[in-house]
Amino acid sequence: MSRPQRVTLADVARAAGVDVSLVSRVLRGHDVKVLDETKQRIHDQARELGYRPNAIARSLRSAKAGAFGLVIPNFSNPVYAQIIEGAEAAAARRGSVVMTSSGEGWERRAWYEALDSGRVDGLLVAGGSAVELESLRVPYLLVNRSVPGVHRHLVLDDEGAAAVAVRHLLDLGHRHIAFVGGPSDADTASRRAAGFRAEVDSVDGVSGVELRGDYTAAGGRAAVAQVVDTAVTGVVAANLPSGIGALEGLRDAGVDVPRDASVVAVHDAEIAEYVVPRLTTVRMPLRRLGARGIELLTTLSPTDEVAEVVDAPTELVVRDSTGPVR
Amino acid sequence: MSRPQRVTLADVARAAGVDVSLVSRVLRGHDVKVLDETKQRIHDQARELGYRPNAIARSLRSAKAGAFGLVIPNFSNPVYAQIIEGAEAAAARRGSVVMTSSGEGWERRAWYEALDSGRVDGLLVAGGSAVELESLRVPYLLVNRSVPGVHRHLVLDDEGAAAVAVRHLLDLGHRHIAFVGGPSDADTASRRAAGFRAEVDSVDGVSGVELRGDYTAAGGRAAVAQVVDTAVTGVVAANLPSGIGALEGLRDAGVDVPRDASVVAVHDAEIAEYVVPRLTTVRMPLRRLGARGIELLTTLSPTDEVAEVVDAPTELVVRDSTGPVR
DNA sequence: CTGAAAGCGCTTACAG
DNA sequence: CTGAAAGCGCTTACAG
Repeated sequence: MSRPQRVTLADVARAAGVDVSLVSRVLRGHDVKVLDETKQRIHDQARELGYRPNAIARSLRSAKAGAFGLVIPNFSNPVYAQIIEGAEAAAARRGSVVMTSSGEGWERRAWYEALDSGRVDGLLVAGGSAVELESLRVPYLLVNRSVPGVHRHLVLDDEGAAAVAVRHLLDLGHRHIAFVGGPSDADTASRRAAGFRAEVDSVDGVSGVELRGDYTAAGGRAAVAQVVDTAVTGVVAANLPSGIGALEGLRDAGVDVPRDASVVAVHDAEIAEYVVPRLTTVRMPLRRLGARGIELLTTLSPTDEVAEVVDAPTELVVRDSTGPVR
Repeated sequence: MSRPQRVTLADVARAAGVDVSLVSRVLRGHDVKVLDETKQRIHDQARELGYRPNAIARSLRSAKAGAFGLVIPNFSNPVYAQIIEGAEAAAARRGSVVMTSSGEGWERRAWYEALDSGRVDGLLVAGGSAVELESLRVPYLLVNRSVPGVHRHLVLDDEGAAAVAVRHLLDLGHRHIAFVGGPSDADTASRRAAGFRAEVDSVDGVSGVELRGDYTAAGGRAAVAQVVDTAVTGVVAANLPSGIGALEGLRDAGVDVPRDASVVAVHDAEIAEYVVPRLTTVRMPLRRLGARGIELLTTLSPTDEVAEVVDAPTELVVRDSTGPVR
C-alpha cells in the first residue's frame, strides 16, 4: 500500500518526452491531430505513473468547480434523502459531484462564504434563511420552498398533492374532512392548505376544517384531538410526522382507524410502512425535484428569474389508514 | 441584486495602493508589523469592493482543500444523519466544510477519483466497498465498519451495546432471550452478536438463541415468528428496522408487547417514538463517531494504522416495548 | 503535429 | 514596514 507522491502533468510529460501542454490535450481527448504513437506513449506513461489530474488546478484555470452544493436543513428528514439522490444523479451526468451539507456547526454566514468561493458552480438551497442568498455570487436555486422577493425557486405541486389526498377521501365517501396544517412560516404548508381548501370547496355538501399544526407528530396529535367529537371522519395531514401524530391522537381517543376515521398524509417515506395502521400517503416526485434543480442551475443565467413547479406526477399510495366511511 | 464580477486580491491591492502580497498577509491576519493606517485602508477597500477570497486558488497554492469528504451509503438511514452532524461540527472547528455524498449515479470508481483529486483533505467512509480505498491518495478512515485487511477504522462499541440490551432484559427477569441478527457481511452485526452471546453466557440459567436477520423490518418480523411458541420472552434486535419488524411479527402472532414479550433494539432514532408500542433502544454515540473521525483524519499520518472504538458511552433509552417478565 | 508562454488567484519565502 | 518574484498544476490560445 505505497502511497505515491502526487504525480503531475509535468511528470508525465517528462516521462513521455513531450511538452506538458500536449499531455494535457491528449489526456483530455482534446486533440485528434497527434501521432498515434505519441498518444500511446503519453497514455502509457500516465497509467504507469498513476497520474490523476488535480481538480483544484483545473478548477482554478477553467473557472469551473465541477461540483454543486446542496444545502439541507437536516439530514434526519427522509424527504431530503430523495432530493439528494436525484441531484447526485443529474450532476453525475454532467461530470460533477454534489456536496451536501447542513452548515451545522458553522456560523451560517461563514459557511455560505466557504462554499461561495469557487468551490461550487451552483447551489441548491432546500433550507436556511433567505438573507444569506443575496450576497451569493454563485447561481443558486431554492428548492421545495419559495421565499417572498426571491424569484429563484423550484417547488413541488403542493396544491395538487393535497387535492389528491382530499379526492381519495371523497371517493371513499367522506364528507367532513379536517386538514392538519403546518407552521405559518412554511410556504409548503400554505400551498397544501390552499389545495385542500380548493378541492373541498369544489364539491357540494362537503365541509373542510383547517387545524393548526407544526409539521411534528405532537402537533398532529394535538390537532386531531380537537375534532374527535365532531362529524369529521377524514383527516389530511400536511406532512408525514403530522399524519403519524394524527394516528396517535385518534388511537388515544379510542377512534379506530380506518374503521371510524381515515388518515392520509402528504409525502411518502419508509416510515409510513412501519406505523400502525400503515399510513396512506401522497408520494411526491422528490428525486425529480433534485434532478431538475441541477438542470436549472446549469441552464439558467444567474440573473434569470425562475418559479417552476416540478412537472412529474404525485402518486397516491393507498395503505391501511384509509377506508370507506361507514 | 447586482451580481458583481469576482473581486480579486489584485483589485483590492490596486484600490488600496499596495502590493497584492501585503493585502494577502493583512487579510489573513498573518502580519502584525503593518502600519495601522495601511491595515485600515486594506480592510476598508476589501469591504468596499466585496472581496471574497477564492478558496480554489488558496487550495492550489497551499495544497490544502479546507474540506473533508464523507461517503454515506444511503441518506435515508437516520443513523447517518447523526454521524454527519458530528463530522460537520468537528470540521467547522478546523475551518473546514464537510462534503457528504453517496456517490449515487456515478460509476463508483469515477466518483472516488473525482473526490481524490485535491478536493478534500481526507475521506470518512461509512459505506461502499473497500476495493476503491487502496488507490486513494488522500487519507481515509472507515467509520462504523471494519474491513479485513484495512487497518484504518473507527467503530462503535457494538459488543457493549448488545450487552446493555441483554442486561436490561435480564434485569427485568427475562431468562430466555433471542437475538435478531444482521446480514453476514455486516461487521457491526457480528460484533453485536458477540456482545449478545457474551452477556447471555455470563449468567447461569439464561438461554440465548441467535436468529438470522438482515437489518430490515421484514427480516425482523420473519425472525421472531420462529420463536413465538418457545420459552423466549425477550428479544434483542441488532438494529432499529429489525426491532420494528420484531414488534410487527409479535403482533401478527397475537403476542402482546410488553406484557408477554419485550423487545429492545440497538441504535436510536426518532422512529422509535412513532411505533406502537414505543421501542426501547440502546442509543449509540453517533455524533461523537463523526466528530472523532474528523479528528483522527487530521491527526493521523496517512499510513498510520488505526483500529479505535469510540469511547463515548452507549445509553439505554427505556420506552414501552420492554417490561418485567410475568 | 508539437512546443513555449501566459495566466487562473492566491501564498510564501526573500529582499530591502 | 512593504514590494517583487516564484510557483501551486493545470488549460488555452498562439506559434511554428
